[in-house]
This record gives sequence, structure tokens and C-alpha cells, in this order.
Amino acid sequence: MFARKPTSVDVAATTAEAQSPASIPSLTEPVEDYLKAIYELERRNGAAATSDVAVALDVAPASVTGMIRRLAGQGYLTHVPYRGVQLTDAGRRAALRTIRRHRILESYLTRVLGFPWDQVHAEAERLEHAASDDLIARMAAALGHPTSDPHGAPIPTAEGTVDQRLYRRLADLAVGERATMVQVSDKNPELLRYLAEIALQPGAEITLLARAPFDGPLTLRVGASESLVGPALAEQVLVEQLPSESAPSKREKTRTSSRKPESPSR
Amino acid sequence: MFARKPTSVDVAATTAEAQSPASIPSLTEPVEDYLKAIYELERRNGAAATSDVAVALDVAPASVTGMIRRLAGQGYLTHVPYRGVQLTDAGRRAALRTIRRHRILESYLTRVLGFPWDQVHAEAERLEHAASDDLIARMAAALGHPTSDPHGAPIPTAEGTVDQRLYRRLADLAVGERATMVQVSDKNPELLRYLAEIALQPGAEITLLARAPFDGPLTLRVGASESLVGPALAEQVLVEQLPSESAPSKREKTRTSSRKPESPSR
DNA sequence: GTGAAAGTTTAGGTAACACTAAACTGTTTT
DNA sequence: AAAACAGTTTAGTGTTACCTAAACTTTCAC
Repeated sequence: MFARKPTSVDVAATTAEAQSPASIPSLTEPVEDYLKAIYELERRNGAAATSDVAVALDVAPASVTGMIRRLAGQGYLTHVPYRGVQLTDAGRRAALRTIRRHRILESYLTRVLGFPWDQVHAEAERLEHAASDDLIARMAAALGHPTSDPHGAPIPTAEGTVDQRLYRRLADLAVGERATMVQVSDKNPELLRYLAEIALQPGAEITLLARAPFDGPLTLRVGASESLVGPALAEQVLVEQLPSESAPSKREKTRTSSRKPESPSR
Repeated sequence: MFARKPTSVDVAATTAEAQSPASIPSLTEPVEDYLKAIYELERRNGAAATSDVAVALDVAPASVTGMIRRLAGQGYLTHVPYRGVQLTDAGRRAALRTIRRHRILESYLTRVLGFPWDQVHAEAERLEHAASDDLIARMAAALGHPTSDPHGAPIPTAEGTVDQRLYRRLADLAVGERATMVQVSDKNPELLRYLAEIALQPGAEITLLARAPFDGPLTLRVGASESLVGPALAEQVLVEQLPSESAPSKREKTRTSSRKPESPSR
């Protein structure tokens, strides 16, 4: 699974726009999608397997192999056959640029144009390939340069840095613990609609009240009301633990890093 | 294992998604561009010639022939070899939908996001293919359902009707006549920058003060100041004549007769 | 340590869109 | 009316990005 040593890596001429400051290689839509998907898989698993990319993009594995060969040839990634791929710096930069666009767009669509948060992913998925850097910059400015999108995902800076912090899953909370909801995937509209219904959105305060045995549902207090959620849902939701037990915490010191969930729609 | 896609696409029966009420045939980007270009050419010349389409899209004539065959096969237009093409109702509807998107986007980018009016064409050109109907509707609502874009071009309604009124060219004004600036093409950034410089934008009041002989420059009063413009520019600018001469105009009724959508013609 | 399952790559296609070069029409000029 | 020419279409290619089927590796179970 872990592609380690880059033994027979083909570093063919390293075309990926070497290190032009504001490179405008103008990638095609599919290429941007591949790089984005590979970036996410790599973050999760250390490397991206052909079949994982195929599943992520809903494409045949053979198609992935072909595209990977091209991208390796252009210097966006390194590929060890049968072992998976890893992005080069150029590849990572390109991926983060697309991800930034996506998340700025999601934020803008939600906060300015009033889109429900379960619909913005699909819309941003198309717009991210068409929007200019200027447009993204203007949207970011209009939003006050947000650091996370409506689903709590961190927004990379224009320079290509991202908050990399890892969070606990709601499913891993112990009974009695308190936490702030931080993030959930933007890809499942039904899940998002349900979360909105029970007010489980980034910034929401949660207390885990009970956990039914044998992987049963969790009982939560979210804000003032209580909700039951299944384990599948609890695995999707990331949280940041708060000092346990009640004590009317107000605005406490934000952690070392810059990431703060800025009340999306509370 | 992997989801297979509907590869064997295609409308078997040569129709352009015949009668679906809110058809979502999902046209490709090039197809939308062809239909849009053909629509504009047809409006101007009664029909669109292969070579004119080729020039408009910066594509080889042979490529146009090929695309036209496909579009005719799908019922978007009719083609008489060596004679040119005309859009069918389906083709016209598709073209107007794209034009509406383009103009709503231009309006939004200018009025809400502060883009200069000479840059919005290029941006809208890319976004028009990616924006959903919902997004366009929200933008239109945020703008108060505008009837013309920043360059004065009429915005088709969602139902596919457009203001078809024809206007005089600034070049055809007689010395002494007064007029309101109505419209200019959005395609030439330099021209637009110059027009903005001399405040010659839709709604501006113009008086033609003098015209140099032999196709020479025109002297205009635009608002309070005077400008000299060449005949090439004057041919690009459309105006609506105002009652000549008369008293100092302040807030008169000029705006009341501005554009409103009417039924499709022709 | 082998052999099947799981995963990956190669081989061979297809469709959409573009191109150049060459052949064909239709019109205009002589 | 024929030649010249502008405009159009046909023929043959190339690229991108996808597919299926078959061959190949690697891994995992026994």
C-alpha cells in the first residue's frame, strides 16, 4: 500500500512548468480533477492507488493508468507501477489551487448567494475549472478571506499552504465529552441535509450523552436539543474536543494554528 | 466494481430533445459556442455562412462544416449546403439560454464583484458553460432581474424572449442631435476602456456637436465634457435618439422607455 | 510455496473537435 | 460561355479522454 522508495521513477525532463512564479499551465478539466483526487487520497493513505483514483473519479482503472502516465511525463507526479502515485511539488501546487477555488466558491455560493450547503459541492465542481484567479480573489475578499468552507474544510491560501491539522471523529468521542463540530465531507447531499436539520454544523457545540452498545447509535446534545445519530454518520463528522464538563466557556484562546470555524449558518 | 457510464449516448431519433419542458440536453461547450455564434450571425445577416462562423469562432471552415452536420443531425439547425445555416426553434432556445447566462454573469461580475466592464466578457465566456440555472437565477434575483447587461445588450428572459429593438449607430447621428448611449459590443477590451475613460457608457447623454468631413472624427458632448471620437468607434456604438435641442435636461422621462422584454419575433 | 483473488497495465476501440490539403460549387468577370 | 476565384465540402489525421477485454503482478490464504 505504501509506495516507498521511488526506485524506477521516470523523471522524464520534469516538464511541469519548472518553477514559474505564477504558472499558468492551463490544465484541462480532467487533469485538474485527477490531481485534486490524487491529492486527497495521498493525504489520507500516503499514496494514491490506481483503483482508488478510479473510484473517486468514477472512471475505469485503465483510464487512470493512461492519465497517470501522461501526468508523470509532465512532471506532476511520480508513478511506481503497481505501487501507486505521489504528487510532485508542481502537482501539489496545482491540486491546492483547484481545491482553493472549490472551497472559495462553496463559501461564496453559500454565504452570499444563499445556496443550501448540500448543493454547493456540485456547483463548485463545475465552476472551479472556469473561474479566473481574479474572480476567486474577489470572492475571497468579499467574504473577508475565509479560512474554511461551509463544511469546515480548510481553504488553502493563494500561496499554496493549508491547515493540515487532523481532528477526531465524532464516533471516537467518549461518553460525557464535549466538542465543537469542525468538518464534514461536502460530497453527500443527503447527509448534509440531515446534519442541517439537527443543527450539526461547523461551530456547533456537542456533548456525547450516551452510546448504545454494539456499534449502536449515539445520543448527542447539539446546542439545546438532543439527537440520535448512527455510527456511520458519526464516522463522517470531525470534531475538536473541548474541556469536558460544563463550564460556560466563552471565547477561549484559539489553538496554536489559525483554523477557527467561523459560524457558517448557525 | 466500477460504475459504467452511459457510453452509448445519443439521441437516436434526430431530434433536439424534442419536447421536454425544461430540457437538460447538456450541450458541450463547443456546441454552445457554435449555437451562440450562429444566432448572432443569423440576426445580423438572415443566415450564417460557414466562413462567418469560422471567423467568429476562430476555427477552420472545415471544422465548421463538420460541426454543422452534427448539429443539423440533432435538430438544432437546418443546413443547405453551400448556402448557410439557420437555427431551428430548439437551436434558438439553446442559444438564448447561453446568451442569457453570459449577460447575467457579466452584469453580476460588474455590479456585485466590481469587475471593470472590459474584463467581464472573457470571464463570462468561460463561466456561462459551467453555471447552473439555479445559480443564474440567484444572480439575476440579486441584481433585481436586470433587462440589459453592462454593455447595454438586452438579457433574454428565462423563457427565451428577447428585446429585438434595433438602434441607430452613433455614426449615423446628424450634427446637433441628442441621444442616449444604448449599447456597444462587449468583445473589444481596448475600446471599452476608452469608452469608460470618456464616460460613454449606456445611459450617457450625448450631443453630436460637429462632424469633420471625409469620414473624419466626431465631436461629442458626453455629459458635461467634450470628446473627439473616430468614425470606427462611432460605428460600434448604438444610441437612442432624444428630442433634439431644448431645455437643460435633469431627470426627465428618458429612462421610462427603456428596454422591456417582448415576445420572440421572426 | 502455491494458487486464486485483487489490483494493475496493455492492447485495441470510440467519440468529440480540431487541423491541412484537395476537390468541388456557385458566382463573377472577361 | 468559360475561366477565375471565393467559398464550401470531403478526405484523411491528430489529440484528449474515455471505454472493454485480456494479460499481467502482487498479495494473501491455506
